Amino acid sequence: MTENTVLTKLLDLAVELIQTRGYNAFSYRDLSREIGIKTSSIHYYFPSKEDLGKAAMARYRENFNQSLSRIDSAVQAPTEKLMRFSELASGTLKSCDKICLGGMLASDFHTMPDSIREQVRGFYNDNEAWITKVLKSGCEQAVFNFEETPEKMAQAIFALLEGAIISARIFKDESRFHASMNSINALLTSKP
Amino acid sequence: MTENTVLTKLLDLAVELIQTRGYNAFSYRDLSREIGIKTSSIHYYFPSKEDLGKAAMARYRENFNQSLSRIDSAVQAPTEKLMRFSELASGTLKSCDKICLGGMLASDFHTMPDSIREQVRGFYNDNEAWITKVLKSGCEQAVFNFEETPEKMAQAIFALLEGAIISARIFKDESRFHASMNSINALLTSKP
DNA sequence: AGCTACCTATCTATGAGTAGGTAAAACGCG
DNA sequence: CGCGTTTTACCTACTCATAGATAGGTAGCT
Repeated sequence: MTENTVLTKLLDLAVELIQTRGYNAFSYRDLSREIGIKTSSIHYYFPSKEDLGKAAMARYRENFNQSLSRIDSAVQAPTEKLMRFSELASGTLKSCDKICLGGMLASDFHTMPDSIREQVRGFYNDNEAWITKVLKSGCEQAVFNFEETPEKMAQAIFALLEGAIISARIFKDESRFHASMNSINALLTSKP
Repeated sequence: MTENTVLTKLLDLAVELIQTRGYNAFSYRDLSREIGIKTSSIHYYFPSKEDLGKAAMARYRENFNQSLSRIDSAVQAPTEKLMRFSELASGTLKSCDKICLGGMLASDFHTMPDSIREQVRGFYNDNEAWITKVLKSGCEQAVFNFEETPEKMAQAIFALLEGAIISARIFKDESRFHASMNSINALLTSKP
């Protein structure tokens, strides 16, 4: 089952806190209060905040990649895959108090150590690569038709998703996210 | 000309610092160092950080609205207007170390007082309203053709822009931004 | 005289991080 | 098996830096 060690509890909570408040607005104290161990004990698991941040992004990234694999084995049609992807993204919103961890850390980018930055870029790369793959197969099957390269189009789609999650949160309006999703379909069948 | 009072210097620097580092990762001390007055003196101009944050977002918003007006009087064609808008947005990137202030504060949303939140939402509303207006006139002139409502489409475009700025920064690659721009055109002529 | 635009000095809270201690579980070995 | 040694998983008690904010002072202009 899901391991419920203190370590994973710390990591899960860290992920959640960063998603809601950002890297610079959460502290070992916040974790301490919630988990019920002292801040010094958290340093036992994560010597520095950098370690924690890196592990949190790595975990999130890993989970995301697993979800992408599950989509791959669950459905085959490219359109369906993209729909599942957007559902996955909308799931991170969760009652409009969290945004994507990748998007959050991308915003905090200039205040973060290199090891975390690499994880963030890796997360972007993972997702864009997956979308690119889907787009390519969609083009081969002639269900998609667009002018840009699949790579560039994947970047645009992912940027749209990240931006839409952020705007959905500030307006407490999930429909903002779903509306953006619909326009993706338009994006992908644009050529005359 | 541009007023160069201490107040405006503070405000300009605050805007820049928030754009690069975020609301929770900049301090009165940073301003103090750069401007050359003590932190306590900054409280003379902005009693609380909330006041400063609110004023910074308000100033940025105002400047942006002025730029939008300038676009309106400079060019008439909807396609041209959108192109200018995207150039405006790309201008905020500036050597890939800053993102849009609105996008940054939208990420920091959950850690901010209400008065700033209102400004952020206002900024989003201003921009989306302007884009909506352009889209509508583009539809009337039959240069645009899409299925979604202009309002929803404007939301998507603005989300795409915000997301693209963020991703351009983390990869230090402005072309990421411009690529996303190109896909907007595709978005707007999608109907068969 | 009073306002403007600063200053010094200080407060309280919080940040990450370290030093060093300890009870209990796990481990190695004769 | 049992005894000593590590290791694990915490703790208390601190450090030092920084945060935003306040009190009260002052030089100079109006």
